[in-house]
Amino acid sequence: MESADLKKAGLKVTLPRMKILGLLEAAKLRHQSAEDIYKALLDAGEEIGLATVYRVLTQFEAAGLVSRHHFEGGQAVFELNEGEHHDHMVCLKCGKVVEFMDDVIENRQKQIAANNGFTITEHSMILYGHCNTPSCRDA
Amino acid sequence: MESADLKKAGLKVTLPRMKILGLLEAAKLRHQSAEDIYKALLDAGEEIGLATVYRVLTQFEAAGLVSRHHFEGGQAVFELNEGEHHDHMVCLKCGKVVEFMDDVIENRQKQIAANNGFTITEHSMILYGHCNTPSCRDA
DNA sequence: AATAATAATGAGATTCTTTCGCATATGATA
DNA sequence: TATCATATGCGAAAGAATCTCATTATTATT
Repeated sequence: MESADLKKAGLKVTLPRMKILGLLEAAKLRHQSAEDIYKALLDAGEEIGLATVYRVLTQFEAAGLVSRHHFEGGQAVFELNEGEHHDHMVCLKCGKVVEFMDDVIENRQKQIAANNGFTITEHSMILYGHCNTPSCRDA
Repeated sequence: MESADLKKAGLKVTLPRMKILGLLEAAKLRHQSAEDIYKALLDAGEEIGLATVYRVLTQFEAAGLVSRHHFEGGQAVFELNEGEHHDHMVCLKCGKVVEFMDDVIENRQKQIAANNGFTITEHSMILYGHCNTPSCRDA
């Protein structure tokens, strides 16, 4: 992703925006909080303010570049939008996140909504539990 | 619900707990924030502290008496646990909440989790959109 | 390339929700 | 009803996210 993507999104190409976008792409963690991103940039020697990180992420979200999720535990996490929509499964022990998508569920959701006189524009589906690695399974 | 339910839950029967439980039962709104409950009690002439409302709701949740949901927009909402598990559909225009439960989805979730080496202990599924009342549909 | 106009940034203050700490009050038990 | 553990209420505090506003950077214009 590059400056063209920002322009396309109607956003001025600024240093902070490029830095954040770059970090989201390079990220080892796909799901990071605004504070994670802020700290990672500071650690990388970049100069940036936390308010800017929040502002930029909100703009990116509005522009469809990133998604924001509210997993359990305070902070929202953000992920770069690549590929198609998906839902999440979170291990409450180790924090591992698995992404998945299931057409049966997606269709069923639309159907149920229609049956109840609703039109769905978005949804949040998060499964919580533990993954079956020995340390998480037995803890 | 009555004092016996509190005892059963291992909670001392106190005035604040009874008041909150009573209000949750009588509630016109099934999904209320801690602040809603606090204000409703104050309006009813009851004497109670906001911290107590939060504390009691958290205890009720731990005891399985209520469920806490994080719909869009700051505050968590609480609902009395009656009947079985269900998910929610929220109208972003008027705030209407519809509860639903679908075995196909529930089973599919378990199946998907298993396929990914996860054991699910809980999940959050919230569909957002708008209901088809004229004012919400056209707004 | 220099400048003007516009929008974005950073730092700190602020809001909002929720939790904490502690002195006092209440409920269960003997 | 005296005792003791627990719960309450208040204000303080924490945590997340937003806002304000002076400063700076970016884009559009010469």
